[in-house]
Amino acid sequence: MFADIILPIPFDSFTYLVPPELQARVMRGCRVVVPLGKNKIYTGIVSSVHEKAPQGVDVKAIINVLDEQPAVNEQQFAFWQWIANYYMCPLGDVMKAGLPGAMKPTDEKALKASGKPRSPKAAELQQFVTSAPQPLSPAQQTAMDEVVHSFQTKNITLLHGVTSSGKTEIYIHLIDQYLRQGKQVLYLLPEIALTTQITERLHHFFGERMGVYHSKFTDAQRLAIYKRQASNTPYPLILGVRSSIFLPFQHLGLVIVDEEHEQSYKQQEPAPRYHARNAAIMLAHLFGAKTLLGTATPSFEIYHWARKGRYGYVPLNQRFRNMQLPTVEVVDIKEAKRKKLMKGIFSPRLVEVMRAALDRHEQVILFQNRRGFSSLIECKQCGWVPRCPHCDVTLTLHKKSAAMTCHYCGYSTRIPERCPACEGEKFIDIGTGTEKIEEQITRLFPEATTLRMDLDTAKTRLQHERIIDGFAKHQADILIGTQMVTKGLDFDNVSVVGILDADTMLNLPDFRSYERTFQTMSQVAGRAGRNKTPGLVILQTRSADNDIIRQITQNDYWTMFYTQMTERQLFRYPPFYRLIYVYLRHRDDHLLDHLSDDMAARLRKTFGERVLGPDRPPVARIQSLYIRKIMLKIELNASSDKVRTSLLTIQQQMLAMPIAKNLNIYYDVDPL
DNA sequence: AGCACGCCGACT
DNA sequence: GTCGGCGTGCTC
Repeated sequence: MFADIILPIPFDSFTYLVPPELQARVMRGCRVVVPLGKNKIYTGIVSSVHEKAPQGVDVKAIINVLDEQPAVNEQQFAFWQWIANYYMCPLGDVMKAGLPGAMKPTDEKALKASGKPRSPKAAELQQFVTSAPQPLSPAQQTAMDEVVHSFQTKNITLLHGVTSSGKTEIYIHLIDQYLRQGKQVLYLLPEIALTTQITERLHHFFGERMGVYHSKFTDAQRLAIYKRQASNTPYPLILGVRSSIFLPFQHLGLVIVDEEHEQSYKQQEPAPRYHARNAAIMLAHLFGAKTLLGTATPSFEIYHWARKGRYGYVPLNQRFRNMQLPTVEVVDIKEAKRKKLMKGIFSPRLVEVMRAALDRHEQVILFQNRRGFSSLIECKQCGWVPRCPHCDVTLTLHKKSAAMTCHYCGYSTRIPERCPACEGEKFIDIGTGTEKIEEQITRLFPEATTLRMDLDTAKTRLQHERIIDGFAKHQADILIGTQMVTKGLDFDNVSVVGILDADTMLNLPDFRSYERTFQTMSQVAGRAGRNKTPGLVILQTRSADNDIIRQITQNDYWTMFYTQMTERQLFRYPPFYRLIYVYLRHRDDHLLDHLSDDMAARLRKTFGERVLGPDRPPVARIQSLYIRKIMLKIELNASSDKVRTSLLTIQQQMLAMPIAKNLNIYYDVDPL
């Protein structure tokens, strides 16, 4: 008797012998302990039990069985297989993403620990008292009714509600309905948006019925939730991030994907490079459950299908308590620069508006989508620029830590005293990051207190929460931040938002840059004037006459969508076509040139004009591996099975060549 | 992914 | 003379 075992390594499965004494206990879905290689021990999942002996390999035997009942259910298997197929990665990679660390221990100690789940959060949860949801406003009630109505004919519905329209209230009512029917609900949020604010709000209504699943939780905490979901008394409601789609569900009735447009739903690294929103739709489908997608700025993919009628569509245009949307004022910094009126990155108008707000004891948020002090430093004498020794990028200056850092691999080095090329002692810094803005603020507004929120200051969940709490309690007047400040935070006292440089985002070489700029700018703008004070957004740009800037100021999503979609169709981009990126990595740049050309040629034999490249990606070397990218634009009606089979066949041909033995090939399906 | 095996520099 | 650097090959 043999069993195919999925192991947390990048392969589909390995076949092991089932010793007679374990035959009764080895079942599909159970965890088993197996030897691998010379002297490693892994925990794996039984995917099938059969009698086909594998050929040409020494079969090893299963050491032990850890579960009496399957730890992975049939829906999970189906879901794992879908992810592995669709995103073109081995099942082992899916298993690694799908099981909490403590479910797959590799040593004896961990094996014992995995038997004792603990829930340190349980005591904390007690203090929340379950209470009845607040009544909805007429506009919210209408939207709620429309969602319910839409679900009668559609499995997927888009709730398109402006910022502060009270989407969460609607979610709460909807969740309540499903829980009453004995159904489970999964409420997905982007990592960064899962703050105590939202957790407490939901605990208030659902108390002990809600489990929270966050990637910053310890292995033990995540294991506890996993085990609970697999038990007879699972949480009816899970509030979680991307990876919570892998929890075992039993009678899932509804999935809510809040901030549907958020890019962070797509896992970039490592494999599986899945999109949690799209995967959640598939998960819901497997259960016959409904999916509600909520956002103020829909992704083109979702909005397109909502308009086509494949998904239901419910708009919600009224802000809660009829608050006004903020006014967006465009400031042309090209002009101000020419007249030498800029104070660093600040235009006179922004300084004026900030000063007035600070005088009224109101708060300000400044948005700059670049961390560090400057994007690079340059020798004043010879133009030498420090670069990462492992990646093909310049190092970013971080003044406070006196370091220059690679934002790709984390390499860090001290600022040189002298230029290694010409011995020059003077460096100039180019570009502005959040750190430099903070420095300029202390000069412009010495009396104001600041907080900075970016990857450097908010590395941990705790740091992140401290900054948010601190700012909410008005411990600082000005919050300076990257993308992080855009993620659904509610601050009552913010009257001014400054977007310091809209151009960097706009000019990125990416077919989605307009869509993204619109989304990000609208989300930042939505942070202004959320309570009593009407908000003012100052948008600084050098392309004040650009259409997209006008669309942002007028909050004109439709025109932005319509004009962009024309281009998307013309140039064969999503949502009209599916993209697959084929990545090739190798130590040797020249050999990689040859191999990527070879692979592209083979791909063209099958896919013809649908193949573009190979190209060097913007960052052409990461951690000493050179990279090439081949792009495939596939028609929506093409069979994804056939596409995958063709790709994998060509991959096998490539890797069979002796010259390609150290070539690494992987895929990014529906890349962002 | 890890981890063992294998061939070249600075050291008890 | 060896300890150990990380390049590369394999895992049922």
